[in-house]
Amino acid sequence: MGTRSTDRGVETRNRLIAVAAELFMRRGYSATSLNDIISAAGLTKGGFYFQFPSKAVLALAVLQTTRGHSQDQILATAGLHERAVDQIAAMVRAVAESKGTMPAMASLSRLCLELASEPEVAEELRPFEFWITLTGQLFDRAKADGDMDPAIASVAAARFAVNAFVGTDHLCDLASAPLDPAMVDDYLAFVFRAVGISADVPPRATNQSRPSDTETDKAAAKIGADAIEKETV
Amino acid sequence: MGTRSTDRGVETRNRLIAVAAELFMRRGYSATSLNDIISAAGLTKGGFYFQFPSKAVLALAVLQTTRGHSQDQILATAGLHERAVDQIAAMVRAVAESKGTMPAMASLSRLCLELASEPEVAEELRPFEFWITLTGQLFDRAKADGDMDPAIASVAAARFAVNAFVGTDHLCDLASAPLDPAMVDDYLAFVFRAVGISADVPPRATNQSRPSDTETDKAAAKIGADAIEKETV
DNA sequence: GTTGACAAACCGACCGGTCGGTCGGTATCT
DNA sequence: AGATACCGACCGACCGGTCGGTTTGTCAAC
Repeated sequence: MGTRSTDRGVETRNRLIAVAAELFMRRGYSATSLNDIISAAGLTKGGFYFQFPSKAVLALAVLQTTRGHSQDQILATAGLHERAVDQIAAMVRAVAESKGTMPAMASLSRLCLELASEPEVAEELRPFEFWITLTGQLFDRAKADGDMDPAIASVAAARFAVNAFVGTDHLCDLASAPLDPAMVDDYLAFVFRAVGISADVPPRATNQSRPSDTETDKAAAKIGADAIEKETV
Repeated sequence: MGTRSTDRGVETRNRLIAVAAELFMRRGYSATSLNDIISAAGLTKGGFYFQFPSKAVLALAVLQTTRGHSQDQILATAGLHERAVDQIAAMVRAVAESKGTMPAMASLSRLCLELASEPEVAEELRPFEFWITLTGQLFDRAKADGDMDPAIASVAAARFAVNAFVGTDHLCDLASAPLDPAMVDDYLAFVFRAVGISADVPPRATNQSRPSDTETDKAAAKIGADAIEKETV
């Protein structure tokens, strides 16, 4: 894009996205008014419409930003492990943890659902295809490691695993309860058994291994090696 | 309640509920306006506000009606079978099938989420506790039948099963795809394996056994024998 | 190093439209 | 007569969005 922009400009833009993400997550898209957003961001109507052409496009930006941000970070965390089984567990836990910061799975699906009726962003709104594909590949690797029953179809299993996670997240939202680690471990145990992974669910790292920025890239490269397209919203 | 009402009255009321259920399901609560509802129901503002004190209360009525209707019918269908495992499969399939008619799991959770911010209906909005309890009891019976691994906690397993179902339903909504029987069978197979049910997923009845009204009550009584309170919205 | 010009960034009053909700009246029953 | 059921004009509030104007930052010309 040839659009120039100042530091101050992108900063307000990001602030708008962050604030909107928070509000959309808590109250939903159509229940959140533009006035809510701009006043929370300390801005005015004119300021907003300088940055975004419409409320719907802002929501789209929220979707994209969420994807990029958390996705990279989660892949990096997961990539620190060797076995695919461990990577899956790490990934799931990272997603669950990121919920405080970013809109989680359930909020994303809800937002997509509400946006579906907005004509401006009619494009394909499937934020989970990425995770399904990735999980499917991890299952393939788990089979190669001898940790998973090869008779089980990886893609169907991956779809089930993601479905179950979204549902879990969703019901937690309904109960306005956090997605606590115990429940995540339960989820992992059931999913592992469902997809024929014999290995026990690996224990949580008590000492939260924070990957440095340098090894982050390596790790991300390792887990996402086989080219999953990253650019479908 | 001491409110008298004519046949015509309750008919309009039911029509409003049915129409609202449809619209809330398709577009969401706050994205559906009262004008949408009343015009779809062939009514006017005044007519509506004679039947309901507010939009939120109508939504609550949708929730309750949905619960009552489909719940009874589904329990009846499931109750036709002997083994708990078969009942579970029948129940899941009945829920999936009822999706065309009534708001399904995903729509219900979405509606509850949107209603959470409405002060009038602040009460507890947990439409899934019923299903979790019921599924837990069925798991207990499956254990007694020797079909399920007794080492697995019934309630945790039930929670997982419901979570996974809601997630599946939700992702189908997102893809604007129906909840087709093949996917439901996949779901059943994974869940059975997850919770340690050794039995194969029973085949679908090709010949849709429609229970008569008389045996419906018997069947419902059988499956819901151990007194699950039915009245928490 | 001051100046002036121009774009980026933001302001806030304002717009037409729609929202949920109200109310005085009317038709239709028993 | 009186309750039930419905009508539809109307209300203030708020919605997403527009627009002419002001501030802020950058940079070339002098």
